[in-house]
This record gives sequence, C-alpha cells and structure tokens, in this order.
Amino acid sequence: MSEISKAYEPQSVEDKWYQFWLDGKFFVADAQSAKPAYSIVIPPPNVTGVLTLGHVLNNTIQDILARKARMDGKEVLWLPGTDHAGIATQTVVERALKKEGKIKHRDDLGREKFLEEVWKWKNEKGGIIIQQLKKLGASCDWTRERFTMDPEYSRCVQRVFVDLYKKGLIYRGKRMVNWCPASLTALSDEEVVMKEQKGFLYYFKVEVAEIPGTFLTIATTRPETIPGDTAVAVNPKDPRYAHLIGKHVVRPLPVELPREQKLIPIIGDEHVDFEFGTGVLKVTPAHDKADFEIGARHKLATVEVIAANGQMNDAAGADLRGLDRFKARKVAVEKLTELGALEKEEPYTNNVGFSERADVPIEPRLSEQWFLKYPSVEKSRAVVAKGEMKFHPDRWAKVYDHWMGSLQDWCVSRQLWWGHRIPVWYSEGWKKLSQKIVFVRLTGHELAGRNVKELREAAFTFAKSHGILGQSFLNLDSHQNITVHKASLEHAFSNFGVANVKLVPGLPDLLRHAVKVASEPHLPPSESVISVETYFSALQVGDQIFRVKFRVKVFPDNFRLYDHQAVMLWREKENEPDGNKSPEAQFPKEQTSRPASGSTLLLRDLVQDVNSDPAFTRSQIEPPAENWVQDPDVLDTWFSSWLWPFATMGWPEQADTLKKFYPTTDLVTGPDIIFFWVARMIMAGYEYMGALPFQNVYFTGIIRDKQGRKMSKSLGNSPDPLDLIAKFGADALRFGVMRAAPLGQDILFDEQNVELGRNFCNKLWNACRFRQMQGGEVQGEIEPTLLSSDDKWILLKLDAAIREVTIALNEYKFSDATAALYRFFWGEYCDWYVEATKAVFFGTDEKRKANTLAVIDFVLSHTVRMFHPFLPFITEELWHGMGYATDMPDNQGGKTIMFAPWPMPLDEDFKGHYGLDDCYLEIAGAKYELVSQGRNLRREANISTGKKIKYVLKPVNFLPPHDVEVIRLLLNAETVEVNENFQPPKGTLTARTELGELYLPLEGLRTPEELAAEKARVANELDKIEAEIAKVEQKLANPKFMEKVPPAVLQEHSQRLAEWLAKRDHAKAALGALS
RNA sequence: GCGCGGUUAGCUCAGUGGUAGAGCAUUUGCUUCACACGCAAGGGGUCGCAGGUUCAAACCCUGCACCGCGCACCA
Repeated sequence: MSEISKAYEPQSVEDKWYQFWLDGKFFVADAQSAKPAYSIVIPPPNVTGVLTLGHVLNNTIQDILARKARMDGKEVLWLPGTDHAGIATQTVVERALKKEGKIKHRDDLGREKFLEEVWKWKNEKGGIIIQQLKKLGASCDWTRERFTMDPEYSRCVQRVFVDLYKKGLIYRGKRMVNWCPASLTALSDEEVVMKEQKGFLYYFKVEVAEIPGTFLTIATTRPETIPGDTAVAVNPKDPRYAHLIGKHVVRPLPVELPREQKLIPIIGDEHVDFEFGTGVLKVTPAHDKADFEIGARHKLATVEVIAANGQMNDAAGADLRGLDRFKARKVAVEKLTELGALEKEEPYTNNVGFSERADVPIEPRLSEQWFLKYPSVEKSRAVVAKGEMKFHPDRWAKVYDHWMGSLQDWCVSRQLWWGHRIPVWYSEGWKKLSQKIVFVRLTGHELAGRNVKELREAAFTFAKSHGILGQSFLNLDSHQNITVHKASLEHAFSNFGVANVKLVPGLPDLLRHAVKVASEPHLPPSESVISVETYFSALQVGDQIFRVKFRVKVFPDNFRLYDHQAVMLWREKENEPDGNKSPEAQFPKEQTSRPASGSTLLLRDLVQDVNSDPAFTRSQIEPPAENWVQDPDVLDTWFSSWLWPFATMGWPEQADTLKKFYPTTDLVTGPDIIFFWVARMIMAGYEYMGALPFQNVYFTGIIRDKQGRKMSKSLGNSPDPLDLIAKFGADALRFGVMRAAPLGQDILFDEQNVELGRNFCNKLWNACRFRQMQGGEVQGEIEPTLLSSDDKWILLKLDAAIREVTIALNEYKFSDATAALYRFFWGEYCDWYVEATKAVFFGTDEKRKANTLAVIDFVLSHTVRMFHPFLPFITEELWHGMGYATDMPDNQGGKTIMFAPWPMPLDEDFKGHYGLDDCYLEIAGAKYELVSQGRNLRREANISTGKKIKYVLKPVNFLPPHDVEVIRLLLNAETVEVNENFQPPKGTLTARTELGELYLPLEGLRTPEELAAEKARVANELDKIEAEIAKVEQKLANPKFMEKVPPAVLQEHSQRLAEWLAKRDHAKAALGALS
C-alpha cells in the first residue's frame, strides 16, 4: 500500500483486479486437475436481461461458494451462460423492430428473416448481463460460457427430444391448453399465475323453448362467450331444474341468428354446483376447461368464438365480431340489456389465470400441442425425500415433493419462432380418412361407444366382468405373462388417449386370441424401463380396418404398463403404400407412428385430428428425406434449461469435463423456479446422466423493497445494481446484500445496507492503514513471552471467528457469516484490540511494538482471507498492499489471494505454544468491561470525552502495569491511580467491576442538580436490582424447584443471586456516597 | 378449501426450555494523531392472542387471529 488514501476508493481498485484475475486465468477450471472438484452452474439469466438485485444476491452467493472452495484447495468450475428465453426475447426484438419502423408484425419479415434479426440483436445487445456480472466480481470460468442456442447445446436439446419421443414419453395431442393471446402461443401450467380480478357476475335469463314464458336465469362472468354456448347445464339432483333436463333454451346471442339456430339443450351434469349463482351453468366447451369436459361427456358441439389473438371471430356474431374479448364483454352486456335478458349484475371477485410473461389473462383453448410425460419421476422424488439431495432451507423439499406427486404432463410446444424447433418431421402424401365411425370393435369383444366416457365405462365393465384386473395372461405367441394392474388401467384412463382406453382393457385378450403380434427390438431403455416392446394389432372401425401400433413397457419387476401406444390409422382396402401386407413393413425403422390424441376427444374428432396432419411422423434431428416438413413449433425454453447442468459440460461427447465436474456440488437459485427448473433438472439428470445433477440446492429469498413489495419496473423501486456499484463499490453491494439475506427469508432491500457495506470496507481499509502507519515490514514470528492479555484475547477471538464463519458457510448461512465477521472485525478487533495496541505504539518498548505488529499481521492476514469470498476486490488489494502475498507460495496466495488457504482454526499446539488459555477471554474481557464502566462514569458526570480526568482503581488482584496503561488510554484518562486503600470522598462516582472498584473522584465539582440526578439514576438502578433479586429468590423459595431442578441450573441461580446481591451492596454504597 | 412459512425493540431480524439479543434508526457528548464512511455512552420489548405441559415457556403442545407464499378451485 504505497499510497494510502484516507478513504477506500473502490473505483480505482476493482477493474484493475478483475482484469488481473482474467489475465491470470484464475477462474479457468482444469478438468485434468488432481484436486477435488467443486462445481456450480449459474442459473442462466435471460440473454435479454439486465442485472437486477436478484441476480446480485444469487450470484454473490455463488461467488462466495466458488471463492471459498478455491481457498479450500478445490478445483472450481463455476460455469456461466445465458438462456435464449423464447418468449421474452422474441417479444423484445419484435418490439424493437416495430419501434424502428421495420415491421408492423413479425409476419412481415417471415420466419427466416425474423430469426436473423433476433440473432443480430442477440449478438449486438444481448449478454449485457455477462459484463455486469464481471463488475460484481463473479469468478466464472468465462472460457466455458454457454448459450442455450449454441449449436452444440441445441443438438443436446434435439437429441433429448428425439430420445424421449422414442421412449414414448413425448406425444402430440389436441387438448385444452393455456393460450396466451398476447404472445400467441400455448403455455405450460407453470407459466400461468392466478390473480384475483375484480369483475361482475352477470345474471341473464333464457327462455325454455318447450315451455313459453318459463325462464332460467344464468350467472356468468363471461357473457361474451354466450355465442359459443352449446348447452345449459343443471345438476340432475337439483329439484328446481331436474325436470327441465332434455328440454332446450334459446341462447340470446348472437342477436341476428334465427331462433331455431339458437336452441341449445338443457343437460344434467353432476359438476354443476347448485349453491353457486342460480345453479344454472352455461356451457362453453371451446373456452373453458371444465365446460370442455362437460361437452365431452354430453357430446356437445365445440363452437369457438374467440380467435387466437383474443378477438371475437365471425361465430360470435355481427355485434361482437372483431372486438377484443374484454370490449366484447361490455358489448355483450349491452346487447343482453337491450334484449331485456339481463336481470342484474353484481360485483364479483374471482381468480383468473394470467400469462406470467405477458401479464394478460390466458384463454383456455383447444389446440394441438406436444406433451411430455416426465421421465425418472420416482427417483427424482425419492432422492430429495430421502435427503440424499439437500434443499436449503429444507422446507422447500416438501413443496417439491408435493409437486412431484401430482405431475401433469408438460406442454412443451410453443408457437414461436425463437427457440429450438421441434425435431419432428412430417411426410406428405397422407390420404384422408373417412369420418364415418359407428362403433369400435376389439376382436372378439365389443367395446362400443361414441365418446370417451362410454368407452371408459365399457372398458371398466369389460375388465371387471372378465376378471382381468390383477390377472396374468399368457400371450400364446410370445409366451409372456402380462399382468393387468389396477394402476395401469387408471393410469391409462386418466392420462392417455381414446385409443388407449379402447386397447388397455382388451389388451390381454388381444394378445391371447386375436391380435397378430409382431415385435420390434426394444427402444433405448431408461433405468426404470427395461424395455419397450412394440406390437401391432388390428382395429375395426365401421367398415374400415386400421392397424394399430401399441407399446408395452417392461419394468424391472416384470410389471407391464400399457401406458403409451401409437395409433396408426390405416385404410385396409386401399392405399397400401407398397402392397406389402406385413405390419412391420408399414412402419419404417424410425418412429413413424403418430401418438394418441388427447384423452377427451370424441372419436370423430380424433379422426378429424388425424386427417388434419400428415400421416408419417418422424422424430429425428435431420430431415428424413426431401418432401418432409419440420414441425413449425419451437420448444418451451425450459425444455432446454432443464439440461443445463450436463449440456453445458459437453454432453454427450466430451467426457472429461463431465467426469470431473458432474454432478455439480451446489445450485443456487430462487424458489420461484423450483418447478420450472430445479425439479426438471433433477429428472433430466437422472434420465440422461443416471445421477442427480447437484448435491445441494440453496434457495435464496426474493428481493423486495423496504416496504416489502416485489421489485418491479413499473413501481420504479428496483435500483440499478450498476449505479450502486458506481456509488458504493461492488464489495459494498455484495456485503450489504449478504448481511441482509438470512437463509430462507425474503430480503427487504434498502440502500442503507449497501452504505453499511461501504462503511465496512472503509473500516477494513483504515484498520490496515493504521497497521501500515506503525511502519515496519510484515512481521512473521510472534514471541510468546511478550504477548499481552490483549494479544491473547484477540487471537482467541480470531480463532472463534474462524470457527464461526467456517461453520456458517458450511451451513449456507451467509448472513450469519457476515454478521460474525462484522462483529469480530469491527466490534472486537477495531473497537478493543486496535485501541489497546496504542498503549504499545505510543510507548517506547520496541520489542513489544514489533511483537504487536506480528500479532496484527497474523490477525489481519487471516481476517483478509476470511473476507475474500465476500469482498474480493478490497481483499486482493490489501493482500498485495499489506505484503501478505510475498511470503506465500505462488499457488497458495503468492499471486493472488484467491488461492490463499482458507484460515484454519488455531490448533491446540498453537494455543499451547502461545499460552492462549481461554481465561484470557475473561481477563481481557473484564478489563474492557471496566473501561466501559469507566466511560459510563465520565458520561454520568457529564465530562466531555476529550477532557483528561483522573480515575482511581481499587483492584481485587494485582494488575500488570501494562494493563493499567491500556485502561488509562482507553479511558482517555490523565491517570488511573491504583490504590488499594482508597477512601472515596463524598460525591465520588463509583463502578463495581470484576477487577475491582473504579472511582471517579469529582472533588466537589458537581452541582446539586447533577448530584440529585445521579442519585435518582442509582436509585432507579437499585430498584431494578431488587426486582431481579426478588425474581431469583422467588424461584429458589419454591420447594418444587429445589426438588426437581438440575444441580447445574441451581448452581447457576445461586451464583446469579450472589452477583445481584453484591451489585445491590455496591449500589447502596454508591447512593450513600452521594448523599 | 388444502399445505407451508411468519408474528420478538421504531425498522430488519437472531434467539430449540433456565438472566430477552444484534444491526440500523433514535437521544446525548466528542473534528481523541486509522477511520465523521468515525468514536463513546444511553433510552427503548406483556416475545400476536388464549389455553395446556413443566419446578421453569419467546422456545414444546392445542386452538384462534393476522400477514406472506404455494397448490387446487364455482361459472
């Protein structure tokens, strides 16, 4: 530290050292290293993102862990990167292009051109956050920076998709999905947040067609969907309405339609709650999940009235057509009013699902999407439940477990351009199927039904009546035993398609008697599935015969699950592609089957659905041949993020990095993405690496402002971390955030925290400056015989601090660690030790001065290292400036504090050699307590701090002269007279301490008022003492207490009583001395 | 509705059965030769409420209230 400025100036230090670290390649992880590995992957921030306080919190923790691990001698990989963030990025770029006037809509450019623009934007403006992380001091291995759209990474994503497809875990289906009318894409359930919305419940009446003059009143929050209503439902048990079931009502909208086209049936459905509203429910199968189910049960038509963009379509009628859905709501109410149908409207609050990103209400919408049935679920669930993977704080394990226990299939397709395009190809040449379907026949047994409900009932009846449940059946062709579990039936019924429902109950029968079975080589097994066998069968639908391909999964205990099958509908009599009748020949080696459709489709919809798509479907990365077109959708961004821990390490080719650093040690992330990311990474880790992706997960709190509100742009309450760094320094920001971030709690952010960090850095700086001002080289050897009680005290305190901080870090208690460091350094080292050393430095004993410097150097060199993970910049500056680097080997702190060893607690040999007995904590502690008391006396006497005064000490035991000198200095006294026979004159203030009585003779200097005030104060204190004595005495007087209390506690109570009694005596004496 | 957290000084929070704590804020006094981004000394709490267990409860149990979060939801 050649130039010593009075205050620490981070700006002149931080960039210099960061560049130094980069130049030295200190962040680069060596996969060949012999050191034990420590690894952590960054939660990839959005490539469009800018640094927020949330990132600061998160990445500071990771940096602390990484830097600490380096100091522990580990080979550290902190792997950084960014996420392509499909919706967010596409929106940002789209908005930017619109602003520049380049486009009005993304369609103006077309997919290719638009993607070019996105890449351009990404390369020019993306990744700002990476530069910002550097400002924060993040010690990431930037040579390994990854982006989820990197070619290698994209290939991993595609590979995984194809693999899951082949395992039968990915399927396509037409389902009700969460549709975002702003982003024009489907969303997963996790991307929908429920929000309370204030609105109205509208009551309108409809006439029963068969009984003129009879009206039903319906309550709804969505009158704009009336044109899409295809029934009115009541509970069949509701006495008010049951008799009306089967009759019809006249739907009021659209106004212009003739009455006969607006007749919709009154149906009975148990789903209807007759407590709610009027007990009459309008059913809009196209725009409500529950209504869709009702529609499926009652074979209702599905009339879509809201288009993908949230505007009403033609079917909504002339009045609503083209209007936004919310505007349409108002107009619909007006129309109802005009018709005289509106009875009333009352304010109503309900929960509405919002798109998390676009912050608009989502629209349930029937559409064709890709779904994933999660892999490796049981293992992933068990590893956390059993505590093999630890969550910190562990209450998140319960949340995780709950979610894992009720997994819904993941909608992975997005109708966007920016992202990984789904690696599925469709061939042309599909011939349309006839839509005439009368019944379904499974050879030998009929399971007839026109919709799922009927089929399901038939299937259950069939399974029951044939005693199939729990039975084993021998397949005569393959000689395999097939057992039907109840679970497999339920599973199939609840999760899979119509075809599955048809097949499962009949399957053993098919295998036994009728089906012409072929087998295929099994597909790549996962750990929980030994093999997947493929069979073909025939299915007759009306006059057509279809080939059906289905799959049987074989589990380790020989349990067989018919949980996925691909249905291939084929017209038997014509269109045989090559005339080859063998079923195998119909299905090329690659996956060509088309998975079953959604569970709630009508059969005719299934056929329609199949017709609407190309026949041949293959999932593979490269196009199979010419004339094959790729699925236009891209994958959910999280479908790439969930591979992050291993895809970033070069999976599957580069084995060395993976071998060294996978599984990673820690993951640091926010609890808000526990389902989005953490849970999915665990499942992917098991599925593809056969091992958990990380050993520990640390969940940070969420940063809020000091009023407890979430940080948000619109509130303007999110300070820019870069501004804070510029104003206070990166170390200050890190320290401030860490101090305010207890494990598992939300963090209420206040700039004062950062200010405190800045002040702390300044304190550290000045403490070192003080050391430098005493001169001399770095002192190595400490001479045990020259150690004062102060020296021993601070060494013991250092020892305690090392232990405390190390334990806190091991337990991920960062705020405890910073609090311990703060307390030790400021409250113990600076406040007491440094002040005490002035007695040495202001004196003339040169040997003692040198020895004190040695102690200071010992303490500071340890302290600076302990601070390094928290305050990387200032500690590096001090490490070099103070000369502590010079004595160290190059790879252990000689070059950089980054590799200096983490301080070890002082061992017994060390303590023995230097005479560091715990009694010195008491001895020096008593001394400092005496000083506090003495200062208190001065204050009571109203004597200003600067004024030199005289104290008298009547010691209990001998006190070394050096200690008396320390006391004198700390009291800022002219003299401290040691006098065993001191008789205090009247008006002398006294304090009782462990070391003896301390007096502040005032020699009549005080006014009567001052004396009176003093007397009042002592009297007050006496009262408190009496109260304490009474409390303890009462306890001791209780016979039950004396009988049952453990001896140690009794001892403690008696001792406490004795202390209070002595204090009382002293206070009484003091009172006497004052009067 | 179900579940999980929380309720301790003005604020933010520690505190796993035996004397209620820290930081900030506040009051007062100090430009004391490392630091005013500082030093020193104070004031300030029925530990959410009500029961129970115990010699002893902020702490364990039960119930309630309020706040926050998650999940599931009735139009």
